[in-house]
Amino acid sequence: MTPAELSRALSRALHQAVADSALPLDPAAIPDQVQVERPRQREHGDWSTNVALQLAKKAAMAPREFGAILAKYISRDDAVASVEVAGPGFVNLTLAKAAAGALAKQIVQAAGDYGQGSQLQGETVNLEFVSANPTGPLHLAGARWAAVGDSIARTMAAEGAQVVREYYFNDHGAQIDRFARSLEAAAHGEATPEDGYGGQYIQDIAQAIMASRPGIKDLPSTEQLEAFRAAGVEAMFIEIKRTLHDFGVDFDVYFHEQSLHASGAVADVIGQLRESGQLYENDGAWWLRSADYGDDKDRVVIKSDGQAAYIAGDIAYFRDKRERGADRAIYLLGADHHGYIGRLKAAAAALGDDPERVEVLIGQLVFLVKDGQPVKMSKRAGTVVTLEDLTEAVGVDAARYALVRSSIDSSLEIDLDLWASQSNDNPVYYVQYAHARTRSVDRNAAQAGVARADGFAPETLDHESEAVLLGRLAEFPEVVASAARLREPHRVARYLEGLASAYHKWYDQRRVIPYADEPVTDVHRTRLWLNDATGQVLANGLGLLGVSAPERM
RNA sequence: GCGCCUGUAGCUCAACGGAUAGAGCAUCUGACUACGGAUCAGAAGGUUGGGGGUUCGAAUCCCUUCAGGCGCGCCA
Repeated sequence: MTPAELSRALSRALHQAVADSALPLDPAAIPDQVQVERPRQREHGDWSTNVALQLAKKAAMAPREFGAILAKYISRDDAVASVEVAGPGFVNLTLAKAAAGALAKQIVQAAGDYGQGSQLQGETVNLEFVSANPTGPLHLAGARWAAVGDSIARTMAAEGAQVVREYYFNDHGAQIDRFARSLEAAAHGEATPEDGYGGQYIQDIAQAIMASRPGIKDLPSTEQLEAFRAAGVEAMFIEIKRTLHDFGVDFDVYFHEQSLHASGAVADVIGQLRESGQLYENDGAWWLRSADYGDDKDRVVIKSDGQAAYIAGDIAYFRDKRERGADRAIYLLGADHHGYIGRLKAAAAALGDDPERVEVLIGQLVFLVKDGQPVKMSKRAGTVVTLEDLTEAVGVDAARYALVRSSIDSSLEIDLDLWASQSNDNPVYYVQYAHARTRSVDRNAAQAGVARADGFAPETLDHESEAVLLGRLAEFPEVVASAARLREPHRVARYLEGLASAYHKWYDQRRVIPYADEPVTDVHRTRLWLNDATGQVLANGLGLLGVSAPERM
């Protein structure tokens, strides 16, 4: 019996109690799915519900009294072995062994679908993340957003959402001009301009451009700068895409800011805002009445020199996302961009759209530690640490897992020595090893003549470690659903660590393969179902994190 | 001055208003002639920064205060 099935059974029990006049309650107050959860203390049973605490007041009863009546009704279900009312009014349930064990087969049969849900069915989500400026290699912060954003996309997709992964490529404006001048200076052997970009990568790109375009340094000044700009942006674009691909993150759309200007979309959206009275002129500039929509202040949309301000591109971009079918636009940004929340929502409102469609997730900083000391420098980029510095030190799997394991609300410290170690100090190896172990058991079982198809006797899963493991497995769909709903993929990682632990403990207590002098029985076959179910859930969960589930390590 | 985030075991971090606040590491004590010891069992470790409040119940919500990080541009 799954938690969802138990939840419906509890709802039916409440309805029956009301029909029998055992509970003075309006049936409309009874939820279709009564909330159940795994109690922290094992003594509290397999599952627990606080529904008596929540509904007792409406029934004008004491919670424990309410709980006792619910307990009486739900205990009639054959899948429920025992019920007790505890504490202030919790109803704690223990499942019959056969009902609990049945899950092992359900999971194996559902395979990759186990854990998927329909919470976000029908919703089209545009998820924008990374969007780092193309003026240098991806830095550490970009790595965090890449890992987290991709996992958010995976969990939301698992709940039925249509997710478009999008990267906003800022190939327009002053920072690109500085990038171009830095390349040009490097090509001529001159010092980096005062406001330019340093680092070895500028030299490397300049050399590559000169190699592919030998005559570039002989071009007239304006034309030459433009040539370096175009070639430099193209080179960075290719490099960023490749870096992300190697990191296991592939975007559906790389959206070029320049295209919004070239297509006239920026001018068009400004016209729309002007016509609808959302803009006013002051000091020679045109301002958006964003403060009317909850922003801290009004924002300049057209500067007094006639150029569109950066926010004009943001507004046009949001409208474009909506026109491409996004019901919701999610932005994953660094803490230094938290001021964006107000203006992005205000921009949506000014367009006559619902600001609730804009969702901004703010992530805190990440930094590296090695030998107890902060890592500040990158070989290639000079002053910042890059994504590739991280993956070179610990590998892609460990990097992604480390980045996605913690809430983005907290700043994150990654200890390179820990994450590079191949031991159980390292959480990613602990989880991956559990998966590899399930596969190893599966291979050995086949050789020993233990075959799932020959039998399944779920009531034989009667050990405490099996009740714990089955409970963990049963929680997975709710973990995925909450990770998707809260945009918190770290919940999946923490869950997997708990699942791996439950598996290792079970492995230590129960054998799948009989000793040489023992016959193969349904007990072994049933345990193989449980073993394979665990491997499946570990693989499904790691998949949501973009981390590999190895057959062997 | 205003805004956002954080403060939990020695360290790195969990806990979507639930019961006795949990993991891993580090420390100490144990378990390998059979499915992978990259594992498992046990011990010790806490006034959830401080102070008020809300309620059946608060690490979580509200107020206040202290500490740290990040912002507050006709830059992008």
